[in-house]
Amino acid sequence: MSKQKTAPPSAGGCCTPISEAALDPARAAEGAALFKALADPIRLRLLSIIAASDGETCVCDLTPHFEVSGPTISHHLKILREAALVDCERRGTWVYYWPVPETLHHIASLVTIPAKAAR
Amino acid sequence: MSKQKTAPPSAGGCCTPISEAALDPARAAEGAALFKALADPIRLRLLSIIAASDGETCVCDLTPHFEVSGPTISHHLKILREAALVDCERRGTWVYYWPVPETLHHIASLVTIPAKAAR
DNA sequence: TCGCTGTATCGAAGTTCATCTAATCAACGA
DNA sequence: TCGTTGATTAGATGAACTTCGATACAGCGA
Repeated sequence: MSKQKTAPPSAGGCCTPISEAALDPARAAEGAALFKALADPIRLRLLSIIAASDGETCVCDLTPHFEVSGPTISHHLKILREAALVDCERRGTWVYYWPVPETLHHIASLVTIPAKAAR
Repeated sequence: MSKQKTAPPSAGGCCTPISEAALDPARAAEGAALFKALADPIRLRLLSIIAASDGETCVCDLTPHFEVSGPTISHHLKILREAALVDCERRGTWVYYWPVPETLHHIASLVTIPAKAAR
């Protein structure tokens, strides 16, 4: 699980805001993929529940919040995982998820507007 | 043009980060719509060119950056407009676009992680 | 070992999205 | 008024996405 592709697209050395310099196509595709992972209400709520919890969250605590089937939740968690927005680990019967702050920070810094108002 | 629906979904009074408290379904839908507007490489580059420019950008300066048809650019600009990420105005023959900082700030504050590391 | 519970994967059905061409609208100048 | 140029709208098409039920897999306890 956490052994999947987990490397943040380019997180870590965070990244020029889109309002600072025009994005080249490669970075735009990378950023768009990140936004696409958040472009679904269920995924956004999943991430928000996971990120708002203390440390980590069991899938069994996630499912009851939603009115869709288990496989659907699992599918959305996979998309969040592949975007490196969350990571997970199986412990016994249950699987636990936690947020990846680097990726969240990467997104935030993309849309952050440097103090320039009228530069 | 700028007479369209332009009201930011809930920008202005910015907004609890998803990592602070779990999003309710309504706010999640609202946020997801915003992320969806950015979930395309062309739209992300359009916004980035518009936001990186001084003040405003003419459509005729946008089109040459892309290899898709004019109507496609126009379609993507409409989506950015409806998400209140940009606004526009016709001046004579040309149409000019500029970014809406409030909405960008709203997105950034959604994914911002308050200094808490391990809260 | 067998059966049960929790989670993930697979394949299919319906819906949404990105893109194109053709047509329309707006402003300008002859 | 007419033709030209810049931009948007309308309609059609193929690709991608969301969701489901069925199935498979992992771990636990009897």
